[in-house]
Order: sequence, then structure tokens, then C-alpha cells
Amino acid sequence: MSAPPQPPRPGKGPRAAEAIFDATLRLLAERGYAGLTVEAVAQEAGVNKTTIYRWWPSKAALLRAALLRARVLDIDIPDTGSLRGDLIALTEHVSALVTGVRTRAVVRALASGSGLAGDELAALARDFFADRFAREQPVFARAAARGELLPGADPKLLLDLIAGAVWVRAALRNEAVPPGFAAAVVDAVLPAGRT
Amino acid sequence: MSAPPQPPRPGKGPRAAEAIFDATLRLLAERGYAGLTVEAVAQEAGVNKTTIYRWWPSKAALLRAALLRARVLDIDIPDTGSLRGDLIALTEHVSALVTGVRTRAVVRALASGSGLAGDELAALARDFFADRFAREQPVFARAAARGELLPGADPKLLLDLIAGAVWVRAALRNEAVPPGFAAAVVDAVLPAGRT
Amino acid sequence: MSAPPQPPRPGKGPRAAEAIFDATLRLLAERGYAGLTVEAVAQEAGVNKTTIYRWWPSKAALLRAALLRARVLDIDIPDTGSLRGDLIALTEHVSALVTGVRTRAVVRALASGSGLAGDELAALARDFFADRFAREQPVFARAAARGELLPGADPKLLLDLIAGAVWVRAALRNEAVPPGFAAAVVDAVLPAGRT
Amino acid sequence: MSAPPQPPRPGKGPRAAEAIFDATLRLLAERGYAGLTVEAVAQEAGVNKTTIYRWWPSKAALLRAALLRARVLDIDIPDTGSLRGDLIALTEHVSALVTGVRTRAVVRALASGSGLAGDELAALARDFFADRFAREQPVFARAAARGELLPGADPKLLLDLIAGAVWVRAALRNEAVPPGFAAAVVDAVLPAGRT
DNA sequence: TAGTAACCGAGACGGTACGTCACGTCTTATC
DNA sequence: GATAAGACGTGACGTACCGTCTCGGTTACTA
Repeated sequence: MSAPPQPPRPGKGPRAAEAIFDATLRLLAERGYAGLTVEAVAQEAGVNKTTIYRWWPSKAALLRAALLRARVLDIDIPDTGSLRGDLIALTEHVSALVTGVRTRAVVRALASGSGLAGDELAALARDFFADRFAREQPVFARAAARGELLPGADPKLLLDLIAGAVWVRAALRNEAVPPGFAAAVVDAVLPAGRT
Repeated sequence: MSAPPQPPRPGKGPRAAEAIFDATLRLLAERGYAGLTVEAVAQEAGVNKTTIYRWWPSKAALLRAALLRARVLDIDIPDTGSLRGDLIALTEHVSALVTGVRTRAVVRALASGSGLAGDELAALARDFFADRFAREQPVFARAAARGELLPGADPKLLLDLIAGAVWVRAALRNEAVPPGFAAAVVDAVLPAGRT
Repeated sequence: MSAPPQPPRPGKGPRAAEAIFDATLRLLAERGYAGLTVEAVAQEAGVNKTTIYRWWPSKAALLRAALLRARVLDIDIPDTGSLRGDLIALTEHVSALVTGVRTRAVVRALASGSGLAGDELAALARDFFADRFAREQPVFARAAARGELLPGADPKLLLDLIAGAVWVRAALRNEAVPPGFAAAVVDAVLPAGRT
Repeated sequence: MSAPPQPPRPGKGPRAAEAIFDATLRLLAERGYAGLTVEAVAQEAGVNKTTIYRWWPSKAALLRAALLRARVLDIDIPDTGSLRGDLIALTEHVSALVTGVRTRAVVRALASGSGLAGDELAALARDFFADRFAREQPVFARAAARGELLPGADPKLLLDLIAGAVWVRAALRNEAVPPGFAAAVVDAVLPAGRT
């Protein structure tokens, strides 16, 4: 009689989608991307393997869907009142992503795209970064409005420098990110951007 | 009295080591790390699979040995007479590594270490970056001698910013690295380092 | 209303079970037990190796199933009207098994059970002989009914003597079993059993 | 200068022949014929694998040599003063061979000859039984001299019956050989041979 | 409320690659 | 001259997942 209260599955994906995504991300965190298997996901999710293959053609596609759904990589855009404060907050968020137990495997998986044409993870990474960059625009818009931003500054370059430094330190060098690293990074690049 | 007839293999690794390493790197470039199989390497190298397993316990160990031997990732430390020139040269080298056909798969494989303990590739990446940083020291020593370097500057941070920006742009965003990017990157971080 | 369409595989074993069993027994006959390989069976049966391992955990288990299914070792219990005639028929059947091209390898394989605990072939041999002995009982029941059997005679011993003589001659001495051997064997043991 | 005091190796076989044979027989007893490996023998004997292959071309040949040298299968020909007593002694010896911990694996290995042409173990079995039969002749010669033996009796058949019964009981049925079995066997076949 | 379409579980399968074991051969010292 | 040392090709082992297929049953929307 009553309309169904916001049916959780509006026709997209299997009924057990949530369980599948959960299992996917948990196993990814536990075993890394290479150790993630569809069979294990199916078993953990209490679902038949065919069900997964009915909906996603590959491990990468499944992971992509899981990441999109689960919003593990979402960000809150900071608004601290100053460009420097905002950038430090962003940096710390990137740092948390790259080092966090739940997310570090995810984030490394994104980077393992082989560079071969047609790699789904590479596409996901591209989309993720584009989306993220779009969301970060307000930070720079506000800074410009406050007159904090040099006219010729390149926000994308600033962000790449910031995120890249954290990435290299944590993911490639495999070193701990010391407290104060975010501030140091931001202060290193701000002269190029700030009035 | 007579010198030994210069045995080509001084006791380390199989006779066909060169062929194996060649095949490993070629297949890695062609198919990416996930598509790299020991069986294919063996076949390409004209060697039996067991011979490979006799010497390296895993795909990662084999790749590690291949990279160390093949010096694919070596750098020439530039000496252009100015810090800016040296850093631009380094940046362009990083950029070539990350985008070059022969090396981009290698370099991405390094980053796919799962972050799990005991990952051989992660160890390799760590070693590689440590070694590379050591080799780059003269650039900063010379800059300091020339009085180009601010006293409190952090060379490691500068290098992480530079390499990270290239990495994010090419490997994560999967965008082309435009001409002039190296110079832009260096100019963005130099105010933090240069007198 | 209609009977189900008589599915050929009532739930036990792979679809190609017959082909697998055929290949198993043929290769066993050709190459002996030691030369029998699962891979060759799979190839001959036009089946993937994994399919065989899905159903039988070892070569011995596979062979066991093949023997049970194929009824290679079955006997027709003779009824010639006299104990002597029946025993000669049984002896000749044993002789045929031990020397026949199709069966001699099978029968030797049964005997190669290592005597180690848990040997599957040893278990199969045990079962086979127990079953066979049970089936031979009517011969002695009829002989007793005819008054041909001494009260204290031990049928099992008689059968062991008979089968053993054939076995030693054919399988261990590797000599031909001459015509008349069956009669000679039976006549040698009958005084111990017959009135 | 002094003649070596009975050199243990008169030019035939490697220096460590004894150790090799020991290891061979011990491993055969422990693991059965199928589980016997040349590599394990070499290791146990403290000898290089190539040394074994220099002297014996195959596992079967090695085993053959070990059995011949080690006299595991030797018999003492009994002389109890009566045919029945001698035959019972022989039967008990066969029984000990087939069931003894040290020898049962050996004796089963002999029977696992595939019946294929060129099987070395089959040849060994043939030789062993021929030799053994020759050695047992005195028992029958003495019985004949005592007038115990029927003129037309076939000693070979008698022995095959006896040995076969023990073999079937112990090796094929995998049953224990009860005490008194030897006497029962002999009494079952003696009417056919004894006056 | 019945029909129907989408979805799902169960199970089997061919296939690729894994990493391991033992075989038997070979070459190059060494004793 | 016999051995030791050690690398090698070869073949088979048994396992893990891959991605696909068929079949029969179950939801759940819809007519």
C-alpha cells in the first residue's frame, strides 16, 4: 500500500551490491590489489561468483564500482579562511589517504594501472583526479577573491606539487610522513602562488 | 699464471641471465606487471621455467634483479652550472622515465607495492629512491658552493615536490607532460630553495 | 507424468566420466601404473586436467573409480556340476586376468600397494578380493550340497592356493601359464578339500 | 707396497656402495617403491646424485643391485628330516619376507613390474625366483631319497602353491597371516606330493 | 493475482599460470 | 680415474583463479 521507502537498489547492480562492495574493499585492504580475487569476494559476500560476473566484467570494473559507491576517496573541501590553511588541510587529507590502513591499498591500486591502453583502473584514476580537481576549485576561487592568489598562478600545478610530494614520500619512498610535513610542503610551493 | 679465460658468469645467476632479464623487461613493457608471467619470460628467453625458479623465488624478485642488472633506471647527474638548470634536467629525466615506452611500466610496477609487509617491490622502490637521492646530492653541494642555496633549504623536499608533480601528472592523471612543464615545476619550487 | 529423460549422469562424476575411465585403463594397459599420468589421461579423454582433479584427488583414486566402473575385474561364477570343474574354471579366469593384455597391468597395479598405511590401491585390492571371495561362495555351497566337500575344508585357503599359484607363475616368475596348468593346480589342492 | 687387506671394492661399484645400498633399502622400506627417489638416496648416502647415475642407469637397476648385494632375500634351506617340516619352514620364511617390516616393500616392488617388455624389476623377480627354486631343489632331492615324494610330483607346482597362498593372503588380501597358516598350507598340498 | 521478466545459486567446465619435485644429462673442477 | 659440485632441460605434479556456460528456482514488478 505504502510506497516502498526509497528502495535501495533502483535497478542497478545486484541485490547484494553492498555486501559485494564491502567485501571487495576489505579484501583489497587486506591483501592488496594483486591478492584480490573475485572468488574470495563472492565467498565473503555470500554470493555466487556468477552474480559478480553478471554485473562487472573484470576485477578492475568491480573495484571501480566499489570505489565509486563507497565514497572511500571523498574529500571535504576545507575552508579555513586562508589559502595556506586550506592547502595544508588538503595536504593532510592526501596524506591520510595514502597512509591510512583502509585506503592505502586502494590508492596504490589506482596507480598500478599499467599504462596499457584500455586499462580500467587508469581510467578510474584519471576520473578521480579530474573530479577531485574540480571540487578543489573553490579553494582557489576564494583565495582569488581574497586577493591571495597571484594572477598567473597555476592551481593544478600547485596541487600536483603538493599531492606528488606526499605520494613520493609515503608511497614510493615508503617513509613515514612526519608531522609538519604538510605545512612544509605548502610553504615550499606557496611563494609561487601567493601574492 | 695465465689469467682465467674471463668467465662471463662469475658465479651469480644462471648462464642465460642476460636473456632472462631482457625478456623480463620487454614483457613488462609490453604487458604490464600484472601481465608479466614467469612462463612467458622463460619461453622468450629460451630457458626452462625451473631455471628461473632456481634463482629467483618470485616474479617480484626476478623483476628486481632485472632492474638492478639492466640499469634501466640509471641517471646521469647533470651539471649545467646553475641549480635551476640542474633541476630542470633532473625533472626532464624523471619525466622521460615515467612516460618512456620502455620504462613507464617498470616505474608503475614499483609503485604497485601493496604496502603489505614484506613486499619485494616496495623494498626495491625504497632502495631505488634512496640510491637516487644519494646520487643527486652533488647537485645541491655544487649549488651551495655557488651560494645558490638557501641555508635552511631541504633538498629532499625539493626533489619530492619535483618528482611528485611529474608523477602525479603523468602516472596518476594520465595526462601528457607538456613542454615547459619541467621548467614550470622547478620555478614553482625554487623560491623555496634558492637565494 | 512422463519419466524424466533418463539423464545419463545421475549426479556422480564428470560428464566425460566414461571417456576418462576408458583412457585411464587404456593407458594403464599400455604403460603400466608408474607410466600412467593424469595429464595423459586428460588429453586422451579430451578433458582438462583440472576436471579430473575436481573429482579424484590422486592417480590411485582415479584408477580405483575406473576399475569399479568398468567392471574389468568381474567374474562369472561357473556352475559346471562338479567342484573340480568349477575350480578349474575359476583358475582359468584368474589366469586370464593375470596374463590378458587388457588386465595384466591392472592386476599388477593392485599388488603394488606399498603396504604403507593409507594406500588407496591396497584398499581397493582388499575390497576386490573380499568381494570376489563372497561371490565364489556358491561354488562351495553347491559342492557341499553335492557332498563333494570335506567337512573341515577351508574354501578360502583353497582359493588362495589356486589363485596364488597362478599369480606366482605368471606375475612373479613371469613364465607362461601352460595349458593344463589350471587342472594341475586344482588337482593338487583338491585332495585337501574333496571327499 | 703392501697388498691392501682385502679391498672392499674390487673395481666394481662406487666407493660408497654400501652406504648407497643401505640408503636405498631403508628408503624403500620407509616410503615404498614409488616414493623411493634417487635424490633422496644420494642425500642419505652422503653421495652426489651423479655418482649413482654413473653406476646404475635407473632406479630399478639400483634397487636390483642393492637387493643382490644386501642379501635381504636370501634363504637358508631347511633340513628338518621330513618333507613336511622342510616345506613348513620354507613357508614360514616366505611369510616372514612378505610381512616383515624391512622386506615387505621390497617384495611388493618386485611384483609391480608392469609386464611391459624390458622391465628391470620383472627380470629381477624372474631371476630371484629361478635362483630360489634352484636352491630349494635339495629339499626335494632329500625327500625323494627318503622315499617321501611321489614319482610324478611337480616340485615347482608345490612351491608355487605354497608361496602363492602366502602371497595372496598377505600381499593381496592384506590380511594377517595367522599362526598355523604355514602348516595348513603345506598340509593342503602335501597329499599331492607325498607318498 | 497471475504472469512474466529479471535475477540468482549451484555446479561444471576449459583454460592459464602457478610453484614444486624428481628425473636424467652435462660440464667443470678436485681429490 | 673416480667424485663432487652444480647448472640445466624436461615432464608431471597438484593448486588457484580465471571467465563461461547451463539449468532450475526465486523474486518482484506489472498487467
